[in-house]
Amino acid sequence: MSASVSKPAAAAVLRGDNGASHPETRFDRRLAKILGHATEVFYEKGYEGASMRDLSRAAGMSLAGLYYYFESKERLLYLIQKHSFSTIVARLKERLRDVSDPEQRVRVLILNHLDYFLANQKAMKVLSHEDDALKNGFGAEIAAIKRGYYRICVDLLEALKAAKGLEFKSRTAVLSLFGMMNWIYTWHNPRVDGDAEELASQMAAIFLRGICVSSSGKAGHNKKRAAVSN
Amino acid sequence: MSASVSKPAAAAVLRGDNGASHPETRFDRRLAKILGHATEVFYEKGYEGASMRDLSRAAGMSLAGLYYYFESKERLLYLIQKHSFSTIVARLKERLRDVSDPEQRVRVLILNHLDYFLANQKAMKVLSHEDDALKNGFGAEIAAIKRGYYRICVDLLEALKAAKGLEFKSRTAVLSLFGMMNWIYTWHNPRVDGDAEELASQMAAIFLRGICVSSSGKAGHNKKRAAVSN
DNA sequence: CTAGTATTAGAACGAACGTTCGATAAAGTA
DNA sequence: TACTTTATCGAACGTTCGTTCTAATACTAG
Repeated sequence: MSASVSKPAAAAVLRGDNGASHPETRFDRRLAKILGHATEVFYEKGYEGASMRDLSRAAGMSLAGLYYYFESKERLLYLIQKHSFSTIVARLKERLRDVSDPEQRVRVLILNHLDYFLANQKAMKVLSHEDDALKNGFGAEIAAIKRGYYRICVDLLEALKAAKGLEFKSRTAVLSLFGMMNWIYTWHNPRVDGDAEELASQMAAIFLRGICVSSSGKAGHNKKRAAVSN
Repeated sequence: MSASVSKPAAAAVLRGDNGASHPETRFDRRLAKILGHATEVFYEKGYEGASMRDLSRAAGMSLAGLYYYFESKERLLYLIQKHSFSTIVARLKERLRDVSDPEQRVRVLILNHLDYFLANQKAMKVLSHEDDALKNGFGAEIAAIKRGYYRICVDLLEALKAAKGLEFKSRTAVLSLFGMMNWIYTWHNPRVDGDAEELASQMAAIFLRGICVSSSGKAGHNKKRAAVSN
């Protein structure tokens, strides 16, 4: 919009999202702290329900002071979402480098997702829950990252399908899997549900066994096949 | 709270939630219409994001006029959620009466959930998405209905487990299933994903095959078992 | 038509909202 | 030391929020 930015905003814009020069300026560290506190507030009250005054209180900072670090509430949510999403995608790509077996690659996807999800549960709720809160430009960029993540997962499943000669609808399967995983923020209790690894193996068991069927036409009334076991 | 209610509120209170006398008074019909329009607005903007002025515009009514039908925005959300949730539970109980086979009963659960979910997608998003927006009294009552629904589903799975001698964690299984189903509102496109019956059979296939395993100890590293097929 | 009740709307309430401004303090540089 | 930049704040801006008051309409029974 406006051509020239005022003095404080200039710093923010320069380091904007691709912190080039030093990886850790004082500004970046403080901003990261603020994002952390804001995430907590969004987690508890939702994006619309959280006021800038709530956020300033959580950050131990004056209301006006916040605006030195970002220019609007919407941009703040954008920063939180972009960081979470980019990280989870980057980690997945990294972990996939070492694994070549198609089924194991799907397991890696599930474990990576749950690992990050449970370690950053509050941020991930904000990401899942407020995924259409951003308008226009901001929203489009996050949506693009999401589409990229989705594509990776579909490709993983397609590879598994090809390797094992399976037959299922990738779209439904991937989105069902995401549903299983993303819904966790509504119920997970670490004391009764265990850690990410445990949950990941349970969900992987359900999902992988569930999609492992070769050629059956319409899934309509499939034969009752009890306890295959081993 | 207050002992005596003013004249208009008296009518609202009398018919409150258990419309006794006539099943269809003019008041009830109008209220139902308003709830429908409000559902649409909540669906698009979220509970906090939707203003009473938005709701009045959608209902084709003045702002003040709305308050003749309910006493607060929170109570409006409560009415929407209670109606949706009660209906889905009632229909499930009804459908379960005719089915005795444990596996088929789980299929009925899935089909019933998706049936109502897709037919009332907007209301169900509002129910899923804003499930912690209600405070204290209102929230507690909705939470109680939800717990009842959850219990029914756990019992269905326990029955299946007993009948087939399966071994899996009911809690994780049920909540994973809910995740698969409740996430749908974020992605369902009737033109590419088909209707409730089709989706229900796909999800039932994944889920039922997924949990059908008898005795395997910790799910940790289970043996890679390729394409069992038939 | 009249009386009385059910329904609607205009205007306003105080509170809270996101954001901005100008001044000020703290930190860094010469 | 003096000067510049970075960081923070109190106070206020105009707008929108949920809700309420009061009066005016529509409707129905007599």
